[in-house]
Amino acid sequence: MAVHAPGKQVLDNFDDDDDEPLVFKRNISSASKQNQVNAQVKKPSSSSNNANGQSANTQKGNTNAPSLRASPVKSPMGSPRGSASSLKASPAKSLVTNPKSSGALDNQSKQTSKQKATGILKEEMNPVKQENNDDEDSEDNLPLSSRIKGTSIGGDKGSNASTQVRDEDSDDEVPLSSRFPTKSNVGTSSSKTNDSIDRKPLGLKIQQNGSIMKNKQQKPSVVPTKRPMDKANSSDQSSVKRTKFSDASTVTKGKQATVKVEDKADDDDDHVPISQRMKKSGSLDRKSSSVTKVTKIVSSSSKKINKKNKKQMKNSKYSKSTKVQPSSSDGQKKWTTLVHNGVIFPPPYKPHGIKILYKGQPVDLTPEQEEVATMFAVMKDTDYMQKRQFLDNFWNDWRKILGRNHVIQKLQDCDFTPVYEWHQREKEKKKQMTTEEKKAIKEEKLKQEDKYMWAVVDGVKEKVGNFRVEPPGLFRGRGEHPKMGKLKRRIHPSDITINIGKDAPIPECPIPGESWKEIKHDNTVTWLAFWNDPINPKEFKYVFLAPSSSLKGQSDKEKYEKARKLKDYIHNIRAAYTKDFTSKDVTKRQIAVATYLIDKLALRAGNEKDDDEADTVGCCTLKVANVECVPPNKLKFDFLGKDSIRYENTVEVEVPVYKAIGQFQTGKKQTDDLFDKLDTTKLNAHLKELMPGLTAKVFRTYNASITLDGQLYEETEEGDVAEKVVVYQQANKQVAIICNHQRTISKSHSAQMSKLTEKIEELKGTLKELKTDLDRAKKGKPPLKDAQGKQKRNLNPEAIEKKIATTNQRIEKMELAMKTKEDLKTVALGTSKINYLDPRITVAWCKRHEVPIEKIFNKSLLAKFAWAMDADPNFRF
DNA sequence: GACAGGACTTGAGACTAGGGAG
DNA sequence: CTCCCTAGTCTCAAGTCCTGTC
Repeated sequence: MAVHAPGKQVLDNFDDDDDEPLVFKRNISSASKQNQVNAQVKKPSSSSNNANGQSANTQKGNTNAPSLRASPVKSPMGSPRGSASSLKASPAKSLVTNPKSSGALDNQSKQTSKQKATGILKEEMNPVKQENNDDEDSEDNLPLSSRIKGTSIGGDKGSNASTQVRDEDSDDEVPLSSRFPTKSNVGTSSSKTNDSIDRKPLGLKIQQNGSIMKNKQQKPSVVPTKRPMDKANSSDQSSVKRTKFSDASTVTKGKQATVKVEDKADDDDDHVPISQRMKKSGSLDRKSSSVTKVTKIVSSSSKKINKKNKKQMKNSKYSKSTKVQPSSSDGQKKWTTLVHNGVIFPPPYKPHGIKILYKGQPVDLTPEQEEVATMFAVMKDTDYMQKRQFLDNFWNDWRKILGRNHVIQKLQDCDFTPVYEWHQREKEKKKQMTTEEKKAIKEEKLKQEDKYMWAVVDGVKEKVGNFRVEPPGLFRGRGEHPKMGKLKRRIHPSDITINIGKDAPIPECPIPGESWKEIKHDNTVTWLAFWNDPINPKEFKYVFLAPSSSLKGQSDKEKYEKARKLKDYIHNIRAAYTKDFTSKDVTKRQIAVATYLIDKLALRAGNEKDDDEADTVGCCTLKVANVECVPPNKLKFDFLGKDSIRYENTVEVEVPVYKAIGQFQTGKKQTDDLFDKLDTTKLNAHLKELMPGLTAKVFRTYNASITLDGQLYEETEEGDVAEKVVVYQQANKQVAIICNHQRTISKSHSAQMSKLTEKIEELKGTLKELKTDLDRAKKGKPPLKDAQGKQKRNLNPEAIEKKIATTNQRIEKMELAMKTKEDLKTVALGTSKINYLDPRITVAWCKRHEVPIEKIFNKSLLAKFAWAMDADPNFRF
């Protein structure tokens, strides 16, 4: 896409309004997780293993789902069009400045905006080298990567998926610090400013209410608070020091998972440069490696591409385009060469011969029958056992395997205890193994799996994500899933389609006598293999590369770039939907209100669901009963969202929104769709008219990241690393709350809390004693005897005072720990860190505040975010 | 434009290793 | 040295959104 000026300028007034405290709080109360809390009641401490000895997760059930079984109502179509057109027609001409900023800031801000407006990117200000594969991009249609162009391409230390093949180990030796070369702008003021308006996301306002954890009450009090202006701006940034990124030797340059392909690698041609291999193509190709025969071999590489590109070019003006192109200009082409070894299968079932009882009598079962019985037996202490649906589904499937005339006729008459107990014993045995034994087993496993763990993509060795085929088991759907308990049958090679480079040897089928279903050579996709989900045969299970791969990194980066771009459009978008709150056209009004909710509350889009899925909703699928109007202008949301996690939140909304919701509800049944003229397709089509590539989920990323960014800028103060880390965690928590990322309260939570309380009480007792002693000491008397009646040592008042001080400190520390623990008991921080927070914000913050990145990102995240490690310290989302 | 198929991201919970407290 | 807890890792379910076809 051609350079264009973002259209955020038109609406200064709106921005001002926007600054007003429309405050929303997520209220993760214990109740908000009610559905899970109940389920938690008798969680066994034991885990379960499936019949193959592979771990099988126990699933928490959600027994408390609101009984809202609306039959999905199909939404009649309506025109999604309208409101946006005027907006897109007016791309920014003037530059927005924040009226509240200082003049200096204004200038900077203008400058920045202008630079953006002329297509000069932030990245240009960063001497950061872009990863790039962008050089393949046809700039016209590539909104994200094209913006990056112009910067030194491929200048990165091998961070791109270049043909260079590197050695992982040696990379590992490279200290992290070397990845962050000291820059000349260290400690100097950065010209970079945050366009202040953009810094006012919903998220930031949300946190305005203070610590979320104070908001644990059922009824969140909505305290409108004006967000201070961007004090963080230049001053904060001006004295930035370049952090030495400590000694994170784990992080390698640019590309974590980039490893040298060793000569002695499995593939005999691994030592041959890819280019050469390609030449000798055919010969190497399916030369044999597979003794196995394959049903079909299909090649579909990048054919759709040209058509697509032409279309794209035509649409180069964003206002028209509704398409966003992936970064590589080969259109859809994701790779050129791809070599891997296929997938590994779980071991075959080993019968244990333990008999279940039927009406008190032991029953002989065939291995196949026993396997399924064992899957069931080991789930004895899970909540699934209380669920009718689970039992029925299991019985239906097991019965098919038993056969009609089997002695077992009723599930209720079966006693699986012997198998359950056997399983417990096995687990215990495993636990009792010595460290050496465990180690040996682990190594053996590693040895077997090693060849499947890696793929070579365009000459670069990359980690494969889920190379293990899922073992058979009983389906553990979440919430009230209609299919829970069904047998998830074993997957065989004949179920699996392999995708691999044309010139790569076809992976040998690991199970003798069997063969792959199909071999494809489709370089427009990133999967290495897939099979049909046995539970829902219309769906697929894919094998992808690991998150640390450059392919994943690239798309991750694009995701964040898109979200950042939203910043430039958000004001227009907000203005547009605000205007449409009162539109005469119901469809328009619904789109406006839905967009508002998605923006303000970070709701998910809400696709239609089939009857054979759990009954959960998102924005577009909200039912009338899910939203309650609370006068004068509050909305009370209560529904089950993704994973049947309950979303419960009461928020104050703009009056027109409140009224509109009331109108949408009028004349409908509780189970009817609130937005009956809307679905995700229409909503997204509309959003694309406002910004190329915009979809509902971008708002979540945007709000999450901008919240983190703002929080970190506002809240970070001088202090030690630990204090700064707390600031980060708090910011992270805000985001988790916005996104409603919950977790079940750990089993031992209350025990841990009472332990802490006990200790605090003990310390307080000590404190009391010390105070008495102090009084006495001051009067020259000896201390009283302790609880055991022993005489304490005679101390001088100063010493006692010192003791009092340390005891006080300990108490404070413990109370803080307790508070944090309580605070975070239902909040999951990880999800947002992995999926929603632009890692460059974190990296930049770490650099600015000299916090070692390892304090924030674990090894996996460091690998996943390798692409972000060069972020400029002044990076703003 | 509806629908189905397909590909990819997001998500919670189970499992596990290892570090610190007792 | 053992136990407990936590953080990290693994697993796979459940979302989103795109594309092609009719």
